[in-house]
This record gives sequence, C-alpha cells and structure tokens, in this order.
Amino acid sequence: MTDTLQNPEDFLPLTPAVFNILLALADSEKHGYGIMLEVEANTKGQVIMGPGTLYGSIKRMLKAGLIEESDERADPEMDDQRRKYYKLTNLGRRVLHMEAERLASQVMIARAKNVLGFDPSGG
Amino acid sequence: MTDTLQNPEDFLPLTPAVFNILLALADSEKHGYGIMLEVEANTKGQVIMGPGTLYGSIKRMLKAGLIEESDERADPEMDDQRRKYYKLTNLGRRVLHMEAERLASQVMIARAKNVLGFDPSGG
DNA sequence: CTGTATTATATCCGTAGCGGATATATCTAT
DNA sequence: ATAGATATATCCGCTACGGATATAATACAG
Repeated sequence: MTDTLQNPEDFLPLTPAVFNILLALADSEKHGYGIMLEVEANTKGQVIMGPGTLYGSIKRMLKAGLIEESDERADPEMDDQRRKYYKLTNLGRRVLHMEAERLASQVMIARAKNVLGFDPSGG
Repeated sequence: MTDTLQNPEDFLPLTPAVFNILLALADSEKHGYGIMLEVEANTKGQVIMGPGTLYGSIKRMLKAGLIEESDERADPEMDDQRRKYYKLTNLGRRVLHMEAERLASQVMIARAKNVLGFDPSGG
C-alpha cells in the first residue's frame, strides 16, 4: 500500500475532475451534488460532471487524504439528511494551491507564445 | 468511425500531455525528442514526458488531425535524418487556443477564491 | 395525500490515456 | 572503435473518466 503520499507535488498534475472538486470546496464545504452544480456554474455549463466521475473521484480523494467528511451543517432546519458534506484537508489545500500555480505557469507560457489574446485584467 | 471530429470544443478538456505537445509546437515545428526537451524546459523539469506518452500521444494527435508531419527542415546541413518534424494544423491551433482560455478561466476562479497569491504581473 | 420531478448518493464497467520498460538504430565525440 | 546521447517506436499494466443504471429521500403541484 503505497497509499501514504505526503508530498503535495506527488499528486501533480491533477486530473481536471480532481482539480474542479478541490476548487469547488476551496471557499466552503459542500456535498457531492452541490460540488456538481458548482463545477457546472464555474465552467458556465461547459463541464458537466456525471455521477461516475463525481463519486468515483470523491472516493479516491478521501482515500488519498485530499478531502474529508465534515459533520457541520450550515442550517439544520433547511438541510437534507441524505447529504454528505466534504471539506479540504490541509494537504488538499496545499495540492490545490500548487496545481493552480502550475496552471498559471502554463497560461503564462501560452501567453508568451501568443496563443492567448492579451488580457489587460491579468486573468 | 466517429473519428472525424471537427469542432475544437469536442476535444476539451485536453489531457496534460496533449496540451504540452501542442504548446511546444505553437511557436515552431519540432521533432518528437525536441518536444520532449521543450516540455521539460517549460515546466522547469517538473514534467518529464516519457517515450510512451510522447509517441503514443503523437500518434493519436495525428489521427485526430491536431498535428501533421512537416517536410521542412530548418538547416539541411545540421540535421538528423532520423527526425520527424511535426506542426500544428489549423484545428490544432484552435484547440490549443481554446484550452489555454479554459485554463486561464480556471486560474481566474482559483484567484477569486484566494487559492493563488496575488500576482501583479497578471500571469 | 398522491403522484412526479428533483435532489442525492452509489456502483458497474467499457474505453482510453498514462507512462515505465524495452527495443533498435543513428549520430557525435573521443 | 566504442561509448553516450539522440531519436523513434511498441507493449502492456494500471488507473481515471464518464455514461448507464439503481435506489431512495425530498419537494411540490394538483
């Protein structure tokens, strides 16, 4: 079981699915279906994450220690008991940070090669 | 044979390997080994593309019409006859452009969630 | 209060890409 | 000559993706 990966760099590059899930969890805990909706919103409907990808990725990410289940429930009155909430672990946050930096450097290279139009907002 | 994909968006998201190869070919034609070295240089040695990934990806990309073989040889005197040079097709360039934009938007989302440090250069 | 759509989690499995190992041959330099 | 770097190519195990499918709770309209 070489399952005890500790170094964030060992996880890079992330698959798009894993990156999108980490990103969706970056600002607040969410349940699976909520992650799905957030990814769809983030990508303006371009990425539709099916249940196979979603729950398969969640299972792998739990095992890898990138995310963990959370007991917290925002509003107990308005909540669905079926939901399982997830949040980033410290490792998950570090991995997300490093992957985001990696993507940013890819974008910089693309920009240097005039593959992207010049964007004054620096996005 | 659903092999006749025409729309660039049908190829997204690209695998890291395919994106790196397209990016390496963006500014100049290169041969396989040259692509490998460029990717290694671009990523500061973080991505080492092995021959399996490289030539496997090239084969698939040729079939998909993202790249094509090139007859041109920069300097016939200083050239290795073993080399096979590749260049982007129009489709390949469009796909690269769209994928770069997709990555840029991912980086923007990451920045909005304070996953990345603020970068004044806008990279 | 009954039916229907939506929300929600979960597994199965075919397809395909990744990537290390391996093979082979040419070029370069000593 | 001979060694090391350059260069292309295939094989195959492993794993992730993602559509299909299943199941059940929740919300809401009639």
